[in-house]
Amino acid sequence: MSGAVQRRITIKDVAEAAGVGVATVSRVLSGGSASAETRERVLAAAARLDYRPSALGRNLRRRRTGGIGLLVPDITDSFYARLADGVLACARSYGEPVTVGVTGDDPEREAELIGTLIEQSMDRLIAVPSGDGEMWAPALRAGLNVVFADRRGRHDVPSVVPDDRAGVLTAVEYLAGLGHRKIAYLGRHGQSQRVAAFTAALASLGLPADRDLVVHARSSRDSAYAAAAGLLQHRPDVTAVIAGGNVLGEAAVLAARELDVRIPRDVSLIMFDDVPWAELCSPPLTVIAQPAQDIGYRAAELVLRQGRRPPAVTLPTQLVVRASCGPRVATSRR
Amino acid sequence: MSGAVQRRITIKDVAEAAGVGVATVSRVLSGGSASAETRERVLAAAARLDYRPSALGRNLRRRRTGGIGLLVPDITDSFYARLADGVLACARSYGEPVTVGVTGDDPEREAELIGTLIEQSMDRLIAVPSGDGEMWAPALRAGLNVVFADRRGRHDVPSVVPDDRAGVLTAVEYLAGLGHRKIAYLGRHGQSQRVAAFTAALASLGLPADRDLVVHARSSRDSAYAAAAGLLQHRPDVTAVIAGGNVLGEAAVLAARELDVRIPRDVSLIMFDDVPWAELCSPPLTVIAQPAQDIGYRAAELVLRQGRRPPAVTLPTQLVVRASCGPRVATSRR
DNA sequence: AATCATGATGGAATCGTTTCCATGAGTGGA
DNA sequence: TCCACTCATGGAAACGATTCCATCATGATT
Repeated sequence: MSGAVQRRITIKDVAEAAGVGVATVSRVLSGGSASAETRERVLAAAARLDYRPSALGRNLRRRRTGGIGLLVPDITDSFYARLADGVLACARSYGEPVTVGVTGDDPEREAELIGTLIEQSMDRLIAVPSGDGEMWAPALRAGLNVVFADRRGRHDVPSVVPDDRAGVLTAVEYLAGLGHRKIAYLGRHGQSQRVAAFTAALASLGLPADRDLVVHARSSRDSAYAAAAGLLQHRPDVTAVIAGGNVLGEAAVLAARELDVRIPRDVSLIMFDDVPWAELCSPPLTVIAQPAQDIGYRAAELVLRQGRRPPAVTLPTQLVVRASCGPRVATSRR
Repeated sequence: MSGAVQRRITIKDVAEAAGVGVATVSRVLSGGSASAETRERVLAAAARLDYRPSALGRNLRRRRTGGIGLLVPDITDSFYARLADGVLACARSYGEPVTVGVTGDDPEREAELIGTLIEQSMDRLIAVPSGDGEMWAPALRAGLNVVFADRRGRHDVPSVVPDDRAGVLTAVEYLAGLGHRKIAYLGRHGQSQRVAAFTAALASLGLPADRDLVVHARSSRDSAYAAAAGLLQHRPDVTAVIAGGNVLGEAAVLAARELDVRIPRDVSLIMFDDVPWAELCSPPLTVIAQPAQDIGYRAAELVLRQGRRPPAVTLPTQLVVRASCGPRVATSRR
């Protein structure tokens, strides 16, 4: 290790080096009025000393902090990773740092993380809310500027979400068009929006809307697998499955393979969220693509713009047909 | 929207409510000495007012900031997402917030992000360094506590890395055992460590170490595809490819499919990094699994522990055999 | 009984910035 | 010539915490 750690350079050092007062330095650096000559002297001194204003001091004084918080259920999930990437891309263009927390879809952990963020005086927060969004009240009261992403938690918080209703409808219509009548939805807990859209879609097409046709998993891989396997095993009459996310889709493919259910011959599969491996999979998966990155980007824009915000932004999804869906064969499986 | 935004509750409010001085409140809350009765009064007041100490004030006074910075090339890449997850898991157990930046493997962007982090008075930083790590000198001089992850940038910075040498050797030996003699390495720029290990491994097994057998891509998907396609097209004599990361592996599979090169019949493929879809791929990919999450976790431990740190931690990799490698067929491809 | 040690307590300084306000210099107009 | 006005400038307060230090009460020791 080379040099000793040097004391932080403060505005006072710059003021001294430039032969002016600290107020003047502050003014020059934040674009206030100053004579051309002083401005030059200050700028030169700041550059020479490699001065960087302390965000701590600034934020303390300004009683707000730059920076935005981001809470996602699982950064390992491609969807949320892309969402986070969108947020980071937008934040970077504003020069704002982003503090990320992983909630694991656990409201308790979420509350804990919100607490940490408030302690940091974060006043802007983008979150994929877990639970029903009830515990957000204290955070909102604390003056937090919140935008929800991917899920519409409460109605008094602006949100950026994919068009679940249209996405589900497209998927159901596509499958119905292939002759499927028993279509199941394999989802995560808390996707009430989509489930509603699903049953509505079934109804509108005159398909049976059996209650057991929607299966819920928790957000872990194991739980997803169990749910998928259970569905495939106990319901030989369903000939098509809509998986409500990429880990659900992965679980469905794995479970089908394990149970010797062939896709698409025995069951057709549509997965929400287009991930790179959907094309690599065998068979390549037909998906409802979601603009994950855009969702993040738009959410960041919303939270960074101070003006009043629209209550909800809905971004379109898109059906990408590959090879995991086929016409229904006349005979039921097995 | 319901209530008005309320003023932040400060230590002064708590002191007043408890009928004591601010110093006493601070002492009680940070575990200093106080009489049982005062302690109780203070704690009660703090709880009643839902007081949260401001990290800004604390950090400003303490002249250090909690919190750790994390710089990764691409949060969308499963490997780095898992690495980040490890960091976040460890940081959470210490209650430390993590600020994430995406460098895109661009030294300039990296330097910019380091600047932002320094302004935030972050004093702890975990980074997957891009470039050769030369521009880290100013950051280190600024007293930053840095740990490198995944890549060993400079030798005066502790690092947590996978055992590339052993991983590469295992892969090469495995392929050689299947009869392959022309083995190519498809890597990213900056993987000098692995390339060295690769040529060493070839040499130790008496295999030809043609210079053209290592192909470099930039870290974008497009660049990876181009490199993979180029390799497959122009070198019909290579019968086995080692892909140095999951996006490289994905590109190789895609390119092979496009060029009608069959895996494993025409070429065998080993991919660095075990991702969930490796098993879903057709054929399922044989991989060198890397403990991405562990790397992140250990790096976070290192950067959070104040004690002196070991210069480098190396974590083992593991060969996971699936179905993308086969014996060399006598005839060359094409 | 006088002194000393101990421990609880609060006042005030400090961290690095922004911003209010007072001061002083210079300019234009009456 | 003098006044009013603008403009640059620097001192000082404030933000919210921690921590040094002095003070004071209490119990113990000689």
